[in-house]
Amino acid sequence: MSDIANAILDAAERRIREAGYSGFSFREIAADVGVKSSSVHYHFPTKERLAAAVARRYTDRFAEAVSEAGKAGLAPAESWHRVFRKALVEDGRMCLCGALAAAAKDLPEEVRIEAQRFFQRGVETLVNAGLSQREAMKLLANLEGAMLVANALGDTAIFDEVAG
Amino acid sequence: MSDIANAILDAAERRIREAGYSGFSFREIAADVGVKSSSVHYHFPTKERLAAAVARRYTDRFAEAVSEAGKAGLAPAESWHRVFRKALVEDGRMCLCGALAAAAKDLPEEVRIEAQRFFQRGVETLVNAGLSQREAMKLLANLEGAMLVANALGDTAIFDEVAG
DNA sequence: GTCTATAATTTGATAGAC
DNA sequence: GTCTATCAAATTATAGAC
Repeated sequence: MSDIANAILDAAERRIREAGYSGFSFREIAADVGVKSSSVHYHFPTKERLAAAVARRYTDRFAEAVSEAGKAGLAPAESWHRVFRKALVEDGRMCLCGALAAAAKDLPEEVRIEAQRFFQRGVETLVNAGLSQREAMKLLANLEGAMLVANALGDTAIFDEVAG
Repeated sequence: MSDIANAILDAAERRIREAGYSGFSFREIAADVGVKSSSVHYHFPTKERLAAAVARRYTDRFAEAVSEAGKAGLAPAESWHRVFRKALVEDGRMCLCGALAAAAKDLPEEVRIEAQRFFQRGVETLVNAGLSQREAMKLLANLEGAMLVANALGDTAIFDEVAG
């Protein structure tokens, strides 16, 4: 994966987390990276493919960060909480797959499937760590909900108050 | 408010709850209602105004439904749960203000303010009913989160499993 | 109030030179 | 790999006839 391709994924991730799938464009991403939109198409042929690649990378990195937190001695629920919090407070943005999921019925198939996988994989990881399926889904729902309300009210501190 | 204006609000609400603010267009709404897009502009001059009107009506109706549930003898938390559940299961769609809030940073000012008001008013109502501010925000966050995860996985039954 | 027509811009995507 | 140039379609919005 080239530096430019990575920079495109970075820019697209930032924009999708702010505005959702239908809220980002090739020209915006291109301007952010410092190339022309045709160059973005060279790396990612369609918008659907680009967004799906962004979601896949996000899910992988998220799982990796949770795994690292676990190795550092945190309990599963604590690990997830920490990584969600970092995504919101450090970046000042929604969870990518939460932002996508809110408009799931409008997503192209590849993108919808990748957004689904984020939640399926989250549940799977938590179940492997000893939680029931219901507990796992409850945890993810509570973290996403805390993020959504914090985003709605424009105050990241609300995340701590609600999910803390 | 004319019948056509109401039909426009209905169509716009359906579409925003599926696709968010940037995912709906005047021509789609017009086609749904059976008029031309210029007629939609006659009733609502801009997209921002239309979406803000949809959000205001949604918040008012939601508060009314919660109030009705309360008069029927349900506890505050139960009332909110019931109305959220109905919004998801009967309509098969996200909460309008949840769908808007996910892309809050991309919303025009009027619309962002109306989406905020949904949550502010929700907290206010629950605090008046005896909950602490934190409990009130937690409840709204849990209901929105349950909806989001159910929407992501395309299975409304998950709402009951997670928020039940 | 609704229509036709259209302006002005943006969109995703492609062709072809370099 | 990136560019210029362009296409076809969609977008929000307006002007003016009826």
